[in-house]
Amino acid sequence: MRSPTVVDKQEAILGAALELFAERGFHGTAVPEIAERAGVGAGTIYRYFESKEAIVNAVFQRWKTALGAALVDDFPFQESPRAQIHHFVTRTIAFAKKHPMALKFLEAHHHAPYLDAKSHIIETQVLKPAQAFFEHHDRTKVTRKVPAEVLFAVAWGSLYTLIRFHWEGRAELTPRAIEALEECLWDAIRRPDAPQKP
Amino acid sequence: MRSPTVVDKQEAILGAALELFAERGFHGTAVPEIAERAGVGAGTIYRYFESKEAIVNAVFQRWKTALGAALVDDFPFQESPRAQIHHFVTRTIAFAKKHPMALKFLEAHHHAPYLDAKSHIIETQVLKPAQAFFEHHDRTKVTRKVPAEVLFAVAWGSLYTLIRFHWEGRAELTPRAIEALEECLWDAIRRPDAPQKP
Amino acid sequence: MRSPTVVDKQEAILGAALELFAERGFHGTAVPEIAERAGVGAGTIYRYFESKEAIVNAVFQRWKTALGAALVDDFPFQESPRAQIHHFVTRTIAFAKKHPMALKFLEAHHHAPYLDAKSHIIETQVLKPAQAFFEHHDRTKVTRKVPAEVLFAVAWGSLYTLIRFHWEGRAELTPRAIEALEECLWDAIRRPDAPQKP
Amino acid sequence: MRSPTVVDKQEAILGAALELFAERGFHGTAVPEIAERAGVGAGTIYRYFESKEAIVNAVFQRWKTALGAALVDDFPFQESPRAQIHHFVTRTIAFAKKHPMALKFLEAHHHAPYLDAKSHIIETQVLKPAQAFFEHHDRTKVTRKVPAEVLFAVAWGSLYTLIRFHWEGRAELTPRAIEALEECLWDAIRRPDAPQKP
DNA sequence: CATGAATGAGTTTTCATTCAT
DNA sequence: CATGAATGAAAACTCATTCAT
Repeated sequence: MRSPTVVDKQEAILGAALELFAERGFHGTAVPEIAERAGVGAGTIYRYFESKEAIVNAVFQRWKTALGAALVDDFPFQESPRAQIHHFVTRTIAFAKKHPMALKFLEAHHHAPYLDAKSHIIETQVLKPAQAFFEHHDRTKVTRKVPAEVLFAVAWGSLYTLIRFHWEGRAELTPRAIEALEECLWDAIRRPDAPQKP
Repeated sequence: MRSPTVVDKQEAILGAALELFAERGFHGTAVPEIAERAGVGAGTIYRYFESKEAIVNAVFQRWKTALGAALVDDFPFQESPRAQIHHFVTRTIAFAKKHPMALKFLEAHHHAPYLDAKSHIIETQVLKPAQAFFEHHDRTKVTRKVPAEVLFAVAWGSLYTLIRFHWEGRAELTPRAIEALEECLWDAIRRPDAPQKP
Repeated sequence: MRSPTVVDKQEAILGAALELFAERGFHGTAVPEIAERAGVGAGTIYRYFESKEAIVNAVFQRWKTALGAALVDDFPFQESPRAQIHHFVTRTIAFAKKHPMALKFLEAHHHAPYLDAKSHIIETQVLKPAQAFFEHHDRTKVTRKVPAEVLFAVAWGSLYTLIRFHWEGRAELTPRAIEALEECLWDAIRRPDAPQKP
Repeated sequence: MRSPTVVDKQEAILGAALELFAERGFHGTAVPEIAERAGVGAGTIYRYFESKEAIVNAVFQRWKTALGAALVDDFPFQESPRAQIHHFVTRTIAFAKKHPMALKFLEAHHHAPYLDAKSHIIETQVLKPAQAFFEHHDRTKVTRKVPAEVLFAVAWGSLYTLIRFHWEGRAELTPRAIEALEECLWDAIRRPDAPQKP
């Protein structure tokens, strides 16, 4: 068990790193800047992380895991696919509102050359539930006869892009807009000729 | 009028910069690397561009304009909305296949702090036709009663994300998959209760 | 009188410092490394020594003194010069085998800029008996009519270099080899035309 | 063929590095110090050498080779062993007077952990003629029946130590002293019962 | 004009030393 | 007392930019 101070400093560093990496990118962020924003000395960083790369990977792994958990927690396996999509949209939006920097950071760091093996493994694992969802509902004939990846691209791409527009001041994220997006999304992925759930 | 050599060198620099910025990001790319890949001396860069920032902006402006032009050229204003969406999808995919680096670069450079006013203006201008499309077909009751930005987020986000998955080796971009995506997309944005165009 | 623990810690620090300075040099050794190898906290070092320089000087003084003592202890003043040389060779070899790190350290630290006045004084004092030996036997016409320093250079240089070759795996330090060296050495310094001591 | 300026700068850097490494050691020398003494910018160093380690290795290889060449050039193979030893002593002393820093540097850099494979190979090659000398004259029964390494340790150790004493102000390097040393050295290695060369 | 060698400011990282616990 | 976390100054090294050729 680590002393609370130690954990606090780790947290401060990871928090500062998240913000700066999200705003300015990995190469655009200097380690002393992270230190300053975290309120620690520049040398202190290296008591907690081996290198700058170790910091990005820690940030990536923490937030990728958190995002995956946010989407999977309390997933309504027993309910209708429509309700499941609602869960997905709601949770993603909630995550985006609570941790906008984390989401921005994650989306900017697909396939970055400084991500290590562990980061890649986590990335793959976090994707699995989505894949499972689309494969399951392909068999139940709820979603379209289309490769799972296409449907996932539609779902995630639509949602994330709307969130990005919101950050850029180009779209509002009102309950109505979210509901509308969800409706679009559902119509995009559901099998059109399938009977609606009674 | 500039001599052909001058133009060639400009082109070489812009081409090299596009590739490197797309692969490694702005801060991850060294100016001498651009020079080397362009086959010119490092100093030569500065006869054509004031600074590294001037290079990214030139790249951004050129390709944002090119993408806008690719989508607008021969736009089938007289045809059905469905045909117009087909044009949009087809042209985007074509652009992605012909200039993958350009698309990757553009998507990685929304709201980068080193983009200048001109880049921002071009970005806005390129978006206008899309906005006009959705506003027009809102009035014609073809698309959903949903803010234009939401529909555009769905359309662009779906399409770009599928392309990204393709680059990442996670999805194939076969004619069938493209057609499927287009169908999803159309069902996502069209007003569901609207009669299909006769 | 200091408590035994205090002495133990001093010893541990000096021992660790000797090994590390011998292996990696003064500037190549980090104070926290010394602390770790000594099994004490990094801060503890500074309760025993004012600075890193104070540590090297303490190490130097201790071992220079020890080497001097090892050579002088039980010196056979009453015996023949030949026996005295045998004592010198035997003791040096014994010291090298018992404290190889100390000898290596000492030889690497002639005239190091961080050695202080006290270290220089000790160095000079330790040399005195050797000087006295050669000056005495110059007067007794046992050794060559050659400046004492030259003879000492031959004696010490030969011996230390053989020991170094041994450490480097380039020479074996068998009794035969040592005896051979001693013979060489004696023939090098003795006055050739002098009658052997009867 | 490199421009003269380039060679000059290389030389300046190698010269400055030699002096500083000899005076303060590898870890005690900062790269910008080398740059300053060489009269170039700090960054310039890295246009000529990959790293600080590459510099030490270049210095080591250059001077080890130079020392080897100085000892072998015009070696009097046809003359007596005694004349050959004279050549060895004379050349070493000349080298020490002309390039004292180089000799000091070389002697401080046996088995340094930052020396690379090439440096080790050169070190071995430079030693070969000495080994050959002692093995040859073992067969001709000129030198003692003692392992070649022991005789080499005596020869080199005596000579280098006298030179070191000279640098330290503890011995003079007059022609008489050199001659005396040579005599000692010869008597140390020659087979005592062997008939002197007629 | 075109070049690429040169550079110093800035980067990541280390380490001697301090000091709160 | 002993500690080891914390630090800032300094290390090795990089790079955007300049300028003599």
